Amino acid sequence: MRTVPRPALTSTSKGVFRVPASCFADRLGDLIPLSPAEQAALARLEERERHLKRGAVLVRENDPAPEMFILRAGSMMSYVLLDNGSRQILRFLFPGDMVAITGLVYRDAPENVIALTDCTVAPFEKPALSRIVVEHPRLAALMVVYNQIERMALTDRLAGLGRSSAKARVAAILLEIRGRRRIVDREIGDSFLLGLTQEEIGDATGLTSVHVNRMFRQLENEHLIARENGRVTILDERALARTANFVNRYANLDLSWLPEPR
Amino acid sequence: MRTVPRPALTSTSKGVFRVPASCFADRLGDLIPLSPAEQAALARLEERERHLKRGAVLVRENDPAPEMFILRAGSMMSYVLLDNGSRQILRFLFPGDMVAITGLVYRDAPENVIALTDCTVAPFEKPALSRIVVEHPRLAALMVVYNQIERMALTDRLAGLGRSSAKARVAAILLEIRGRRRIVDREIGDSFLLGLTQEEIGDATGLTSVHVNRMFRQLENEHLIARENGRVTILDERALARTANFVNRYANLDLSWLPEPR
DNA sequence: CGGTAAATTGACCTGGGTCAATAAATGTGG
DNA sequence: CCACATTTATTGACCCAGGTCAATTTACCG
Repeated sequence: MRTVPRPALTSTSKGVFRVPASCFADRLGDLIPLSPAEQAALARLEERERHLKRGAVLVRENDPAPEMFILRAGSMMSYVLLDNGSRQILRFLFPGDMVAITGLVYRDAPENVIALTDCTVAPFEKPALSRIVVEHPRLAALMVVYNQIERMALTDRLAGLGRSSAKARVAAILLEIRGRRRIVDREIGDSFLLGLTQEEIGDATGLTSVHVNRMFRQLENEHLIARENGRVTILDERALARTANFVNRYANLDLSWLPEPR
Repeated sequence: MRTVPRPALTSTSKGVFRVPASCFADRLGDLIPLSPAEQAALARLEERERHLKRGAVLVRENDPAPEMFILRAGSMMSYVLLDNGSRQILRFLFPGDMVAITGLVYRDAPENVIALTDCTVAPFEKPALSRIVVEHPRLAALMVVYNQIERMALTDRLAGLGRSSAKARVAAILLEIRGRRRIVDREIGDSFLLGLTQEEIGDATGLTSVHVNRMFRQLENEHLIARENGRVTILDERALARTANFVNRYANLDLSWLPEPR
């Protein structure tokens, strides 16, 4: 669904939430309008559902990885563990994201995926994707597009880890999480629920939780952000984006070359 | 071509090198045998050629990016420049690699690509790729597979930058470069031409050239590697891989789900 | 053979890590 | 709704891996 039921939010007036046939179709539909046949094909990926409690492990590194998933509700993260015992968080996942797509390629999972909140995922197998690629070339092309966008996002994080300061990295992750949540819930403005511990932010940015805390305080002292509990409010977006070296990778796309839909 | 003409190598007995119709087809062919029709389709991407001198800029960040390329000979690198003036190298490119595929998605290039040695590239346009996706679903799927492998490679580098020591990062890049060169030239053993300055290694690993130098010396003192000029010899591969936290992402693939070739 | 780029090395400095002690917040069972 | 248990957040004191600066040396190049 587009909005995760969180009491603090007022994005939907009622307690009942509309659940689209395919969260993934909604996401690709943000790039370009899909044909009914394409929507139907994607909906078939989300026919089954599985529910996970917060903290549940969906995929464990080195275990066989026969399934892939679309995240339908809640949030998750993927990470790897190094032999020195430390954790590198690779990606935070939100509704509409493909989860564990690496399963498409590797016999055993190269990363862990766990639920950050209670969530709903739709599992599917490799032949299902194969069928879509054959029957809907434009969807195949869109998946390539999606991969590329994600590759650029990874690339930005790489540049952040390699070449920017702790403050910049923390600022960047705030903008990233806000942007990601906004894709799912258009109502989100400058104030949003972070939904991550400082240790998680550290493991995503290559810092210690202690230093993440210091950077939060610094951003607060400079009036770039404000915090109350897990909620962050961006006070000076321009300044925050400047310190973060932020680039919006969902802007300036050129999809004019896509083949005809079926 | 599979082998770059470098005088020091003896991989081919004569001075004449066989140039395959499609370097990219050769690369995908390492994953799974391609049908004649598939090979022909890929060969069409490499009908034109362009030659670049060492140091030449193929793609400049923020310039319009209408073209994509297959690297046919030589080596290149892609990087971004941050406002603080520092450079993050994203990827080293070798024959058979797709170059500037981000052009498929973005109107303006998000990264720079320059030639590290004199090289040959084959330019093609977006509709060419679109045609392949429509006519050869299995090739579309293989491109998705390739994207995923590259995503894991990026991910490994991310984990390296975020969570491992300078020594581990330098060890990792040595193993990576050796592995990449070996894909192109099967004759390469434990000794290989690095082809990168210490500053470039630093910009790829998030270190300064000075510290890269110190790490080289340390690896040398511990008898993990030896060096003469630009040539590196791996003396103790197991130990090097251990300090590097190295994982071979081209192993353990599962491509049994791919659709039928055409 | 000069001239420029790259590699090396030493001396010294700092951003971010480590350790440890508290304080808040969040859950949990009753 | 309360008392206790477990995470999470915060802060201070101190340390070190890796950065900075600067001086040579070495390799490469026309």
